[in-house]
Amino acid sequence: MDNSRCENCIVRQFNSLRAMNKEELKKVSDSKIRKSVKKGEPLFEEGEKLNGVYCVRAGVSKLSKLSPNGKDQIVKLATKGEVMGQRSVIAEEHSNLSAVAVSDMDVCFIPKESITTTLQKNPNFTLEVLRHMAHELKEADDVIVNMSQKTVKQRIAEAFLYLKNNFGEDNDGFLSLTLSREDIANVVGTATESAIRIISEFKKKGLIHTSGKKVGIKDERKLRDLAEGF
Amino acid sequence: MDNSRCENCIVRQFNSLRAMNKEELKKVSDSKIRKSVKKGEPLFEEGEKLNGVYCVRAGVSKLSKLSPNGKDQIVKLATKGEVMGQRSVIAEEHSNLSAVAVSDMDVCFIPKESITTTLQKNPNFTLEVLRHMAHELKEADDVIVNMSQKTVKQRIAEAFLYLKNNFGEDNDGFLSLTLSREDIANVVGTATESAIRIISEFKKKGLIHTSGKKVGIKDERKLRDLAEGF
DNA sequence: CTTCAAAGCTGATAATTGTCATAGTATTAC
DNA sequence: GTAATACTATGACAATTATCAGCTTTGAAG
Repeated sequence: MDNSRCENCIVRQFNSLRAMNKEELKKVSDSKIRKSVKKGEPLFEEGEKLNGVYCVRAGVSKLSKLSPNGKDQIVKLATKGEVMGQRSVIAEEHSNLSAVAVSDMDVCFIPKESITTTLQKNPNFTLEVLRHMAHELKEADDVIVNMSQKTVKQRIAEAFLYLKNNFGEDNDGFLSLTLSREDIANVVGTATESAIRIISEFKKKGLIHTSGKKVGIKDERKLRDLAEGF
Repeated sequence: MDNSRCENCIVRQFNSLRAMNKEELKKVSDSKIRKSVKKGEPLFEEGEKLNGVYCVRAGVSKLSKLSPNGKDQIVKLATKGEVMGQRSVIAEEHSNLSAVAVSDMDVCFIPKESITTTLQKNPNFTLEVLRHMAHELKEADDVIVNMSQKTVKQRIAEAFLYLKNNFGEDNDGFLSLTLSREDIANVVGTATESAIRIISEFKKKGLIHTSGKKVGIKDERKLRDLAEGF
């Protein structure tokens, strides 16, 4: 089984590319470029003109935006099956976000031509992308509400639950995706020191356990209650 | 000129409906229902199943979401030319937001059938809607960053500038769209008292002038500097 | 293995923001 | 016109969060 062909790529099942027909997929496959990106390396920068999208085969990337005060706000974490840069290519705008790998990644770069021509010719594909974007917009609305209405403590509790639900745990009960304290702070929009302090507090209270940077969830119930504001 | 026909409706120029062809537009026009909504009245509620979208002919609606702590977060203000409820209809989900008129409104309710069939048959329309949603997603990202990284003071300054740019001023130099202090607080995600306090401070500093609920911008430059963090 | 830089941690303190209480001011309904 | 009600306003205080400084641990490079 040749998994370097998009037609056979299992990742495709998770994203809008599944609505492409054989021909279209062949074109994508022939023009795509596989890349591996090491942890910490950028995929693209805010303000950059994207000539295509990145389909994530493995690993995780943070999508962030620099705020005027100089801090990075992580808006989204993209993982296996997700397509990054779609929004910019569709709107024909420069990227509003930067993408940096938070773990070693394996991605396919797909030149925008094969995307844009399919968007014009295959209504099923367009509709599929549209549905996906509608879903993302809803999630963004939820994030807005959480960011504006919840305390930092609640947001951090929620972040850990999110990491567990979306990336799972390893055999020792630690979250599979390990973020630096700074990244955690940038996800919830707070100072690194504040994040560290709260993580220590969670540990003292027995909600989580840690080992170096690694964090494991010990009492999911209490963590959830906390996130909901009880 | 019969402006009760969508074909002749000037509002259409501002939204995705312009990508519909004559037939499709006729169908929309024949099935639409014009409604007027008084200030304070709801158009739809969070969690409600929407059977169509609302096209705004006049007036302004707030789109908000209840947070677990019982406060309403205003996520967006929709005005002339905008289509509300699109996201839910496309994703075939219940609405994630409530819509309430903040000024007297004149809207057209368009049953979802004429939208969904066009989405399946007219790729231009789908692409147009997709582009629009891509743009909305970018704006949502910006809001996330502002909410997480800016102080309440900066967010309120920004809100006033936003109101001026999007809704303009009346002859006496007041913002055309008058929001209650509570609504302003719910836009920037803070307590009503905090919002009031900061508005008083802006007034003392000569950045704005007020008369009852009405607010006018006096020193746009300083307000902008403040919003950017200087 | 040692060294150096980066990341993690903690305390002290200041700034920001929320909450509660109270009073004045509009607005609306009768 | 008056009473009831909602909105605006301000003070006092508490809670949350940021900032700065210093210290410890970790991990990578040589």
